[in-house]
Amino acid sequence: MRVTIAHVALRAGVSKATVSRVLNGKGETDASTAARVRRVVKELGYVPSAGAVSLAKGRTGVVGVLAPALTRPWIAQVMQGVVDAMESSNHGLMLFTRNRGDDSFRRFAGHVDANAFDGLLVIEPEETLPAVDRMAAAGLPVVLISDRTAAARMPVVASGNRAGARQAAEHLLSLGRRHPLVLGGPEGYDCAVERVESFTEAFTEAGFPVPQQAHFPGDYSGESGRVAVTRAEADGIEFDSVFTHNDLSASGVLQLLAQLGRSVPDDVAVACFDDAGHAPLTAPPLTAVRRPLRDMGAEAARMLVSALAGDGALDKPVEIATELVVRDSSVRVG
Amino acid sequence: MRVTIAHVALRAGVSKATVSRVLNGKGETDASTAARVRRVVKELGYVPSAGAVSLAKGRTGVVGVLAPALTRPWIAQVMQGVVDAMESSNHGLMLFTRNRGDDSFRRFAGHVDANAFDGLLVIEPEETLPAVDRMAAAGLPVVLISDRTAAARMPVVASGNRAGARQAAEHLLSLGRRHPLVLGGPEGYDCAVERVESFTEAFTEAGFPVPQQAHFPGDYSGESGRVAVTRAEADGIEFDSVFTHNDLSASGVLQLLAQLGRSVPDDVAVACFDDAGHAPLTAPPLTAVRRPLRDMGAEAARMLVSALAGDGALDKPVEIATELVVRDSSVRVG
DNA sequence: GTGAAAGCGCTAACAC
DNA sequence: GTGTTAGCGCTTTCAC
Repeated sequence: MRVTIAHVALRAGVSKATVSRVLNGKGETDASTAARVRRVVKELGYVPSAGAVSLAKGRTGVVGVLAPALTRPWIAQVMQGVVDAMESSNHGLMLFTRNRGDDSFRRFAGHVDANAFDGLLVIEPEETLPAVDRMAAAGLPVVLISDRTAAARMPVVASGNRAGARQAAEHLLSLGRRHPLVLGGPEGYDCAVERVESFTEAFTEAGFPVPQQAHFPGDYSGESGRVAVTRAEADGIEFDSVFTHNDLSASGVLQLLAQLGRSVPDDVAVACFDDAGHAPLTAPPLTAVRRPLRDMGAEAARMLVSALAGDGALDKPVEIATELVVRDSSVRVG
Repeated sequence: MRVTIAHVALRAGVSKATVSRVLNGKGETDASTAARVRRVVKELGYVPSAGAVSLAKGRTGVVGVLAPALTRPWIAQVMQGVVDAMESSNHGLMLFTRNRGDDSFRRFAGHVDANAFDGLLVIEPEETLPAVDRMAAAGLPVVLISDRTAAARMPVVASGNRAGARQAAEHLLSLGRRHPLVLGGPEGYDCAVERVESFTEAFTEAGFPVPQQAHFPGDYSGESGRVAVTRAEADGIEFDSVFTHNDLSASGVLQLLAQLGRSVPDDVAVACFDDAGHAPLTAPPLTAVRRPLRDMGAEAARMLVSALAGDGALDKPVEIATELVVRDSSVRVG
């Protein structure tokens, strides 16, 4: 049988209300009564029932997180930051993914309707943005973690696409590279567009505009990296460097360059975004514009928690700076 | 204002009890009444409050998951399997990690005491096994996902360490490899011990025992892979293959072999466990004993859910077979 | 087949 | 400062 507040009250010789006051620090309580209650609480090992508390308070103490999927390394990084921050604030964390598309989202929406949590964190909403927006409009506190500007009417945490891409470009330029291959992102991904724009802008400013045929489509996969290099070679395009949007596609690039016998970094320098996992583990290790993923997750979590606590006014977008991590794929540092 | 069961009852001209019956399919209800109730439910967009339901039923409809951390790729894979399965059963999923050690676990234990969820999934409990065991003994349904046999008195889902290691060994033997370097795992990790035993056993049976000096300590990190190869070279140990416990350490091995100018797979064949993420993305891609991580997570989740539903008797350990995925790091297949 | 009433375990007014 | 009394929104006997 579960220990309830009634047991504690009985044993401490006070009412349930007093126990509640002591535990929640609400209202004045006599010091000795409080001490006695606390002793009994400890003796009995009493812990308030989360369900009962949330029903009575109208708040669950739980935060929901909606992520596209967990298997992409960058998302796992963000999630860990979120989890750590939530833990610190003693909130529970209900996890949802959109791994199975619409059905996933419907199930998730059901939990929203059931008031299963007090606030929501969304990692890259993508096509669910309108629906999420509606939830926010309906009164659910929401914080977005997204590098896509379309973000809209909700508070959002991002890293700097433009600044980061420029870091990569300037690094390559400083190494004397003049002919980069540039991988794009999937159709409609603002983040990739911004990066490509900023990257090429820097090259143009330096007097080395990137020709159209040096641009290749990408989808963040290793395969898209392989395909881009294969096509560039087949098309006879000369290049001395490659810029991609994540560790994965850059890995694909390295694989193919190795296969073609082109030396990295002597012949071709490779740089990418993210640094979300295996960038240090490729051969050679990848130079990367590190997105502060853990920090982004943690910051978003803190914003949401403080919004729940009523410390409103968090609507200014937060941008956490990227950092260029130079490794052997662009210049020998080992 | 939230729509409650009372609103539905009023509007449908029935009592709250009847609405509840219709929604939960308990007890007989007149077909036309049921239809009317359902119509009103839809009209009003009524969704029962998760908190109220769980307080009344004594069950939360939520399952807890305790993972070491999310950033290790294999764990993210398991988690995705768990999430997908939980979604199918319409359970909520509260996520906890032990990322920050004892403090993390204490916070987690608080949620257990607060009855925040009905059942628990634990991924590699490691040093928390005794504490988890106590929770199980106290009546919390628990399912473990672990390749470490110490598992104990709880239902557990595992993949085959011994069978998997043998697959790798026999593959290398079939390629004519006779002198493997073998990386171990951290002190006290049964899974690594079992794999190493089974791997060397296979070589011994084939008439090629692995000498003591070909064994190196490991900790699943890329660095440990680099160190092992470096030391083997320095010690003048001859080897024609390397076996490691995951993609990461194998990546380290590949990095250093590349640096030493040793060709993979011609000179050295590399094989590893896990296949949890970037094995296909290394240069060359890694041959790996694939652990069925997603499936393990999903199966454990299903076991827990059916235990919660009262379909007891799931105490036999479940082992899901590994599968050897041959890629270019052992023999050219590309 | 359906309604009334009594909880589930807690918090929050409102008295005293 | 502390107790009493209502709820929070459901489910579940127990009558009818």
